[in-house]
Amino acid sequence: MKMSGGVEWALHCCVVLTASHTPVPAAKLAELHDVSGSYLAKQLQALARAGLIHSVQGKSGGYVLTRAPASITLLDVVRAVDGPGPTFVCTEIRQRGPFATPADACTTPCPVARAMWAAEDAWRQALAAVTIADLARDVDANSGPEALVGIQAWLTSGAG
Amino acid sequence: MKMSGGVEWALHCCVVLTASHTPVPAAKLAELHDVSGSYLAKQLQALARAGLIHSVQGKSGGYVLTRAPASITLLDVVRAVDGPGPTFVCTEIRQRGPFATPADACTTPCPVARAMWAAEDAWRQALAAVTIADLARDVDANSGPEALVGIQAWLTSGAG
DNA sequence: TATACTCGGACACAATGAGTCCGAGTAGCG
DNA sequence: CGCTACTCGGACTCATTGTGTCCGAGTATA
Repeated sequence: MKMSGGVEWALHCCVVLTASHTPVPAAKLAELHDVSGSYLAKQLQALARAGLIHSVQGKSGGYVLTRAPASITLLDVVRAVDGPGPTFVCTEIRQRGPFATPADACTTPCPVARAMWAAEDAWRQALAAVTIADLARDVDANSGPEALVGIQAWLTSGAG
Repeated sequence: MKMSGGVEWALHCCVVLTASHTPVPAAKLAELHDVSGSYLAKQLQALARAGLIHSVQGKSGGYVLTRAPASITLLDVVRAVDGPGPTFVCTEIRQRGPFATPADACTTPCPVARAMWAAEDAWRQALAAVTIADLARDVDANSGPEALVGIQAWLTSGAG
């Protein structure tokens, strides 16, 4: 089980978008992170479909965060990029084979699935407890405040 | 991100193996669950490599649990079948691009990765808190005690 | 000793992720 | 007002991993 690598890109992009209130083109985000612009576009489109970022077309278009960074959780981003479905899928094995439990006895989920889903819930809860604003603050503390300021200037300017 | 379906099979097999102290062949486990025997063998081999079950060759061979069911956690099974690696992999995006943070400033992990790994730890902790014995008890409570007894008789007998 | 039954790893196929490309649409500029 | 240049959006192709299958090596039994 490996998470889509696009999640990492999307999270970093959200953090960067924190620094700019004007639309930032996908190409610029790609150059900033030195990744494939064509592929990053796909992740940004997923974020846009989920309503986390808003797309602006036209000459000075790009992407902007729709909500305040403090109200966007990591879970939102993960669900948008990696899909909302559960990682563990129960195929109802118990209803198959010579000792299959009858369907009318399956009112509650399979104990195996229940345990797996409980663990997933813990994971999601941990993701929901962290927001993009938290990440931005941490990055700020790690890289120094001047970093984000420089990035902001580079994003808004026409430099490439 | 979807978890390997083999995890579900492996978990159910571990629960079933709780009911038998004599080796159970993979073919029998496959028939019991009505799944592909050839593919189930792969999962059982993974469990054997991880030391969770012991393989006995020869005419009346099969698989047996190596430890007590109460000392085998769901995390053990998931790690054995689905791989021990982290689901989120950090590609150190921060060290790339025009605003790359210098390597000597990267003594601590990237804040993004830190948050994702913290969530994974919560997931693993929840998995480690549940044992095969717990699952067996829950299955017993759901399907009634007579179910496991019947399965045990069927496993040890030569019926097919 | 011969045999039948077991596991174990090596071999194909399918689905999903990774990456690329070009067309539709819109804001700015002459 | 029309043109241009720039943007996003979805459709397409390739690589990797999961899914499924097969046959050979090895051993307890009769």
